Amino acid sequence: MIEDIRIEIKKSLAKAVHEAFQLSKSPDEIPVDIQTKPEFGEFSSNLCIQLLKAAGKKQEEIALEIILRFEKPEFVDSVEAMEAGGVYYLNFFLDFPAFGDKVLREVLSSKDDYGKSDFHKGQKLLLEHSSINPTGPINVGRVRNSLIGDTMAGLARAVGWDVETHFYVDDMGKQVATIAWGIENKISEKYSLTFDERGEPVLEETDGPAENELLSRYEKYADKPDFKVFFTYVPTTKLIEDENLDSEIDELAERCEEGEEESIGRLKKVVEDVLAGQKQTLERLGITFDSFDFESRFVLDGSAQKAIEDLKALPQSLELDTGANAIDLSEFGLERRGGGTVFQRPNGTSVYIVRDVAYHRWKLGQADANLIVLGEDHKVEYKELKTILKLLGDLKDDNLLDVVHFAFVGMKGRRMSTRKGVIVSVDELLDEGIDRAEKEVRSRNEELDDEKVAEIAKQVAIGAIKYHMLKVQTMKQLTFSWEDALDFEGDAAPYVQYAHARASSILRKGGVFEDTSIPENIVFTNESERDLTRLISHFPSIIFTAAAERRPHLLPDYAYKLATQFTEFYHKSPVLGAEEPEVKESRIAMVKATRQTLRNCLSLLGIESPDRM
RNA sequence: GGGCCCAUAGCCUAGCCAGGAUAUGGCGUUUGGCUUCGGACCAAAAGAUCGAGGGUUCGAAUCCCUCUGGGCCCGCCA
Repeated sequence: MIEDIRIEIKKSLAKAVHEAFQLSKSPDEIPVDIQTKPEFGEFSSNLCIQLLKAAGKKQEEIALEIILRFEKPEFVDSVEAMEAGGVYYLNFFLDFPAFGDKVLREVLSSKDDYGKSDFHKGQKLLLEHSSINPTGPINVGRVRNSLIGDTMAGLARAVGWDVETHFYVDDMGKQVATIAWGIENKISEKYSLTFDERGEPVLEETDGPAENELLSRYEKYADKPDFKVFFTYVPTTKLIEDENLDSEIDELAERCEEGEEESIGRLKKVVEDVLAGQKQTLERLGITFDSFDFESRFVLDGSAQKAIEDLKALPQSLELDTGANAIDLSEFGLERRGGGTVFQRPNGTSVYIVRDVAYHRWKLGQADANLIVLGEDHKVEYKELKTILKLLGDLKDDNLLDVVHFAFVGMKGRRMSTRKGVIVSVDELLDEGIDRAEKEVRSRNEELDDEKVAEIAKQVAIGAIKYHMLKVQTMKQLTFSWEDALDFEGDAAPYVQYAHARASSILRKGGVFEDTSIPENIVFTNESERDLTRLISHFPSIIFTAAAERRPHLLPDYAYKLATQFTEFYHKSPVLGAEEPEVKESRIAMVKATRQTLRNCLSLLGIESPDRM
């Protein structure tokens, strides 16, 4: 609706410009912005200064000529030229009763679909995200990937894509072989694990019962399979490092690589354990996947081998002095020290990129377009992969494979590292958050039973955590802090949820919570009503931009603005106490529309909207 | 050594890609506000040489160059 009006304004302006100055401009070239400041109207354009040279006239003359010829599209009430800082803006004001009426009607009739469009209808998007290493529980660093991925999935669906989510499981590498070896050799029973003052793991061989500092720290999660593996992974990596046991691990990894099913089975068992634990955590966050793609599959079905052969056939392919096979991508600005990106070791085994190529060839065949969420540490790898896929002829169009990168989540002072046992697990964060939220909810709602309190506490805590990690631009580095992650005040999910709960509360009190009727006539009597409705009207544009430009943080940003605007409305415009029945009906419609829009926005973020909290 | 990303008040952050209206909010600080639809709230105040320097432009937080600080990458790990 808002975009429709914008397009109409652009068309009309293009026409006016043509008539006035004989300049041909396509509507796309006409700048028209959605205004966030109501005093400048609903839309504005700096077209006059843009035309300065081409028209050869002063801005005020240009403005006059355009306004004179501008044919007002539906809902546009007036155009005004306003000068500021030497620029003449064209500001477009809408016929508010008509526009607002239409907006509210649209929200109330579209309900959960408000904001969505069918732009990509009939197209399938394969979205790979998370793909967390199977070395232990999900930490707050890795989970940024999942949260961005899940939100992008929602956004993609909201603009019409048929989305399929995938999780790539690394069940082949050295890391996994290390764990399998460690478990089979009962490392965590033979060695005590402690950490020195620098946080480095220290091992000590023992005959008696082994101590494990990680186990005592995470006693609560001792039975969770991903933690169990973590307890073994840390001492085993350390042992291998100390004792130079690489060859034993390499041998195991090599046998997997050769497709030996028994070895692959040994690794896969470990991986499935970790994955089961990770899935539990993801499910607590409400994140699920349509498919888990095991790396080993691409070895077993021969597609990795096929990829090696195809790579060797490329003109950029070469054999290095060491006997390894590599591909030289320097002509694409992707230089490697050794002279190329190695894809096959001298012993004939393949490097991860081969399986990545095989995997992506498969993925490209599954959907109309592909999107991946990857940490910034994989930027080069992604570029190489994409370049290779183009060289191989598997990627015909750049747009068919796209990526969202994100910066790392750090901890004050040191980097998170599973290998060193330095993590903040998502489970502990959730548990701590729910604990805090429960106290808060209980103190505010004495009448609620324990079960209801627990449910709301969960929604609040999970909301706060997700919102906190999603409200910042993906490329901005985050420093994790318990206080910030679990802050329930200010620009945080609970504030938005609270506005929603208040809206619900008004509807309950007014006895219209279940009522879906829309009043015959909607009236606007003050600015707070218009500002609120105007902001509601922006939601579809927000979704569209966030989805197209892969900027999920626009959603928390918008949710907070809308919640704030609702609070202002709440204080200035009594709903149930409104004297005129028409005003009361209209305001109820605004409350319903706000509640619906807040819900829809939070829902895209994977955040629930409790009706009381 | 080379490449990519980030830098906005004491702290966190929007705006940057498509340059233009007094730079967006939050936390914290100070002051005030619950007999009126829920105080996880509201109103107000103070707080910014938009990392530094140069350039392009009528106009730069936004584009270009140089530099500084931080992160990431430059594995025959994945």
